[in-house]
Amino acid sequence: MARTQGSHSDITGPRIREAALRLFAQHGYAAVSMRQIAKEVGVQAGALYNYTPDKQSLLFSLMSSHMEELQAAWDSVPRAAYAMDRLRAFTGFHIRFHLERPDAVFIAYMELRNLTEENFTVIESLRRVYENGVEGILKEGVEQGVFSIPDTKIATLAVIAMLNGVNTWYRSEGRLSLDEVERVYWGMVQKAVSA
Amino acid sequence: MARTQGSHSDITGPRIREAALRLFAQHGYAAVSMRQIAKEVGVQAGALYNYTPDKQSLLFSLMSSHMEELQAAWDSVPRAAYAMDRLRAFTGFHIRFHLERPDAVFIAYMELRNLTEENFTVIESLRRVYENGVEGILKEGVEQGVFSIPDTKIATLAVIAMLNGVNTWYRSEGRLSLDEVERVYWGMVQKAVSA
DNA sequence: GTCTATACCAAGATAGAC
DNA sequence: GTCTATCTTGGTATAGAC
Repeated sequence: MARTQGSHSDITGPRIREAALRLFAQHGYAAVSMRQIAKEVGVQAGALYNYTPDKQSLLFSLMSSHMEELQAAWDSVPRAAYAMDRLRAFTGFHIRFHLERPDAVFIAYMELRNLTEENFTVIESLRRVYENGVEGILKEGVEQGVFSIPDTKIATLAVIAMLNGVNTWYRSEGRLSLDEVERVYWGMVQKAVSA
Repeated sequence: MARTQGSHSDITGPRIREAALRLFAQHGYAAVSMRQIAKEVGVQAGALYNYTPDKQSLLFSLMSSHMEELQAAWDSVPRAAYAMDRLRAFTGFHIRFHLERPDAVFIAYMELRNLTEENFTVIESLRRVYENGVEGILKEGVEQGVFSIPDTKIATLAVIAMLNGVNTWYRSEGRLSLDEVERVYWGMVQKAVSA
């Protein structure tokens, strides 16, 4: 049965965001049309413009929400006293947070080039804040003498790149449990930075 | 002065590939039009179809060439006797090869979703061959007792992901020389897998 | 081999009725 | 708030002249 007219502002908004997130991740921002998004949601294309001024704003909104949620979630993790413990906590947090949102993560990395210059600047600064938090852990570990790192900036990026890689291969029905994945990666991270 | 008509098959072909590589990397496959590519090369859009049957074939050709060059280059690196030496050689090779071709690398990772199913299968199998080569080194190191790795498959992907990260931040005019970058990464890779 | 011209289709976005 | 209808632009690909 066809959908009738009427007002659904409370549910249509989130549904547009969910559909856009999934479609952008799957096919890429440029390859997805507003008509496709509308079809997924079950409305006509014109109706989307009650929720976003244009397609670019929709992309930016999805990306900034993701980065802000990431930061807020990490900020809410209890801060351990020793750098080694904090790095272990970070490793587990980062892997789990990212595996729970594969689409948002994918978009946050892949669609940077499709942001306007202004929007790009905003997202990049959010990312830098997150990275600085990680670098802070590494610096403290060096000061505490438990880490040996020639360049904490590079080590930060290397650790994050390594952990992000999990998203490219992990499948929940695969041979490894999340706990095992976390343990394996923590082993490598720990050895890589240890004194 | 406007370009005149005439035959330039020997130079136009490569120029189309170079332009497509750069534009796909910069804006994404879906966001780049055949008209844009033609404009970069200095021909009309219709002329492109003397060199590629369609846009998809152009993308696939760029990606498969890249993967085949990667494999051929690694195969030509002299094979050291000990796993530790081979892993060091791999680390340096991978970083340098990828930094020399940032556009091709970017495309090879980001545009997989824009390949047809058939083309995707081909590219994926080329990638798997390359990864298996790396895993072979890690397995040998474990047998030789110099590496301690709970899961060589994951370690392979982790090492490659870490090294690929260099492309996201390295700039030749930056504060670190290529040799220094290589040394820093080798330090982390070595520690991460060592017994 | 390249050109101009165009067929054909789908994109983003808007207008106005309900 | 959503609909239908449409404007305008730009996409891939092809045809036929030079």
